[in-house]
Amino acid sequence: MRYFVGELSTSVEAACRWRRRKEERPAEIVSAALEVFTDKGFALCKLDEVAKRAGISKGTLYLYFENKEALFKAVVNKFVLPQIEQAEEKAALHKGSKQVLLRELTEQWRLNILETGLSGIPKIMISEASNFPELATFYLENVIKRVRSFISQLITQGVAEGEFRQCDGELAARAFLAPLVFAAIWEHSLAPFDDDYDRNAYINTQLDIFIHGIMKGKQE
Amino acid sequence: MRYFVGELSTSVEAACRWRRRKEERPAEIVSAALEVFTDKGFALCKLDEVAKRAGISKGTLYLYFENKEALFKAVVNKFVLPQIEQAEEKAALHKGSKQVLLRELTEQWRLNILETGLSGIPKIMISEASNFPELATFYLENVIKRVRSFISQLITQGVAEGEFRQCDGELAARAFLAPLVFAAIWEHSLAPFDDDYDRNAYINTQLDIFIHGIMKGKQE
Amino acid sequence: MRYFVGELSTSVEAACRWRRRKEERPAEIVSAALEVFTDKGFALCKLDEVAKRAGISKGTLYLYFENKEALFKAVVNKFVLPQIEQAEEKAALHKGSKQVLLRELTEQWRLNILETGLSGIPKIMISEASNFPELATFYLENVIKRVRSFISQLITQGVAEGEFRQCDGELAARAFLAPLVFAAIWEHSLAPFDDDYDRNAYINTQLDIFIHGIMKGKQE
Amino acid sequence: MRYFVGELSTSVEAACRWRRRKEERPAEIVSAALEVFTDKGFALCKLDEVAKRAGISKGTLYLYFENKEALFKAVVNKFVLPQIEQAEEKAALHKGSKQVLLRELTEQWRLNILETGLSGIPKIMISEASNFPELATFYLENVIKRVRSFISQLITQGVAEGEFRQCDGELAARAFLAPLVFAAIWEHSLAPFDDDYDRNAYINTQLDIFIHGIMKGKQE
DNA sequence: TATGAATGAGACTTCATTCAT
DNA sequence: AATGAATGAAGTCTCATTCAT
Repeated sequence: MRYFVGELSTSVEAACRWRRRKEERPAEIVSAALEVFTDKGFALCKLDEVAKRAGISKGTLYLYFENKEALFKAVVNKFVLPQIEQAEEKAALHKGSKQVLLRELTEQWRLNILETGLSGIPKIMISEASNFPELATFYLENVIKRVRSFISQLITQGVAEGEFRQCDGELAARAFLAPLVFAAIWEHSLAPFDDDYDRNAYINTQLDIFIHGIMKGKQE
Repeated sequence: MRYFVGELSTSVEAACRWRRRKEERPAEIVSAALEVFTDKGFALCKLDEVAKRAGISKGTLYLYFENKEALFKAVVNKFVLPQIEQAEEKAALHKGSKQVLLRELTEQWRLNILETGLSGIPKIMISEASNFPELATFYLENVIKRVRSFISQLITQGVAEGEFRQCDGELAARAFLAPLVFAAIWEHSLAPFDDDYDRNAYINTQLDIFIHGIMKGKQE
Repeated sequence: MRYFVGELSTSVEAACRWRRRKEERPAEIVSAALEVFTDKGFALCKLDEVAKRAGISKGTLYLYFENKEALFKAVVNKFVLPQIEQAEEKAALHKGSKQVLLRELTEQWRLNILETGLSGIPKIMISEASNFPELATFYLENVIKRVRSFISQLITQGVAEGEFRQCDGELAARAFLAPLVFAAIWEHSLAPFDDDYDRNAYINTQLDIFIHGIMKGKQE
Repeated sequence: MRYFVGELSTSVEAACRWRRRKEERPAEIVSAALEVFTDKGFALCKLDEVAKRAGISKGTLYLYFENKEALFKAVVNKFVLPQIEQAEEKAALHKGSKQVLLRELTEQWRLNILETGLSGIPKIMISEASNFPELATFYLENVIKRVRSFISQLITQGVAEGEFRQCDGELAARAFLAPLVFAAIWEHSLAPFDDDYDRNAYINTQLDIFIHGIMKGKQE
């Protein structure tokens, strides 16, 4: 798998080795680490392999990251926050039907998360949360709750505007988000073995049912 | 965390070591292992700790399980299959509204999985699938597909009987199951840090929205 | 390989299990141990396997032998001393040509040692001498020196009687014995891989050359 | 015991740890391993001790050798083949009396093998052959048969040239070599306990008797 | 800055030995 | 007397981390 996140590439551009500058290194390392953490989990991610994929030596890792845990945190921080900002922005700018907005956010998730290596992040967080309480807290507060919060508002508004049925915004937000997160997790766990799995069909179905489930009028 | 699975308890009752209990040992060990695997994941689960929790010595583990991987497989096998059989039975015996059956199955999941340590199993499988392809395949075929299959049939019947909207049974089954699995995973990852999380409220909301989402008539 | 030493058999006569009496046990165990020590060496000889071959449980071993080392010593003691006595007797009774006696002793070695599992003993002693100094000393004093001593006398007499060339008895005895011992060692090390090896042809050649080498007259 | 093999010394000269010496390491490790394997055999050779004697840490061993078995093979390969080549060369260059050549080869064995730690190699092979069939085969084919082969030719030539009695070259070669190998084995097994043992006297006697034994004419 | 050889704590696993039954 | 479940010390091997170069 190759991840293109922003303008980063984890491939080692051997041709331009000499052009590598100090500023690019951390990003390359973190991208390489994302791959390995995602594939193997925290414990089985060997720094030897991260270094190899980043095209550097193991020792060099320690010039940029204090230890394995710091690298792990960097991975989470680096890739997650920009996504949230983007989503919040989109929501803030949106006018009109909330249903449409939910569809758009779902689409964004599909494009930016599921179809890139970023879906590995939720998988790691789930797997490692109990081993990294501090990180888990950080992630919960700064990622999950933030997203949940504006989804909640959005739904509450939808209810107020008569678009959605009466319901608790927080809980409905959870119900909206859980399947999205699940899709990301699935991608990096059992999907590779699940031949029948069709990411898009699944996402569409979930979204459809959710929308049907909270819309006020009948849509048949 | 304490798990009560059937009548097993992982607490160490034996004041005296050197008690011969060939019969009970495997069950005790597997229960202890479930706890540790669930908390720590495969790699960080130390057999020392499993042994301690099972009230035996490390060496004794190897009288019953060839190695760590075998123990892991035993954990998965032991706790999962009975649950499926129970669910299949319930579905087979059920007559009448499919909606009611889905509610009952959800309730069963809540009681037997979420409120026991068994919710740890999906968490382990998600975390370790890529490291244990063989086990992943087994789990997918013998657990997930089996469940998905009868849920799919059930929904298809519901559609045929005019209870549910027109929809693809397989995909709808995925949409029904994903939030349940997600709840189990959540339980063993971020829920401990997520103070607002109310398991029952969440499950109920998801179920409600799902039912609304696939029911034919308006329920308002 | 099956060893028949005296009247012992290491095979487990399951049919007559009930007839096993306390007196027979040690012999059975020691015979089983000879096999395993010979095959695997001291360290890789697992008492589990010795017990299984002896048809008893591991615990029972400890009723008869204090520990692994004691068992090892028992093996050496049990099988070696009788052979020596037999050889000494033969030499004591012999009259006439020493050359003939050497041929007979060689033949006895071939029959009693090389063609039985007893050839394993020298192999073990060689392999384990440095790990068991006490046993090494015992073996050297009570086995090797005793044999060497009467061979030495025998050769010295041969010299005195004009049958053999002038030579040092001790050294000639070593020269006579070394190839015999070597044959035993070979049997349990590289012979199984040495397809061209023909035990009898080798022994005969060695003996021939030795006899030629110390005989006084020309034999051509 | 100290082994001087080529210019290597196993003594730890480096006062300071953390010296980078990729070049010398493998040789030092292998020399240290020769000592320990020779003393203790394969199973009782602790990598801890090898590391200590080589003046490195246990982990460093694994930078150079995949595992204990690989180290064992390296020991055998490293020390044995050069000796053979040397012997073959000597034989190839030799002109004139075969008897003299046999004496020279024996002398070379005494100097290069018996009086260095290399005599440990035959001891190890004998002790471990049955546990390392692959290595046993390698050793037999590439070491023993090679040596036996040119000794055999040499003797056959001696017979043809009328220097030696009529005899089978292969078998005579075995008869010539066995005592040499035996001497090596003895060195690392019972010789340390055998106070009367005089290596040189023994070797000379064996050689003398062998030469006498195959020479055509009478040498008295 | 970058390297990669070196380290050592710590994990899994084995097996001689013990002892309740 | 016999068993075999249980033990725990000890060994091999891994890998995050360090540091001389």
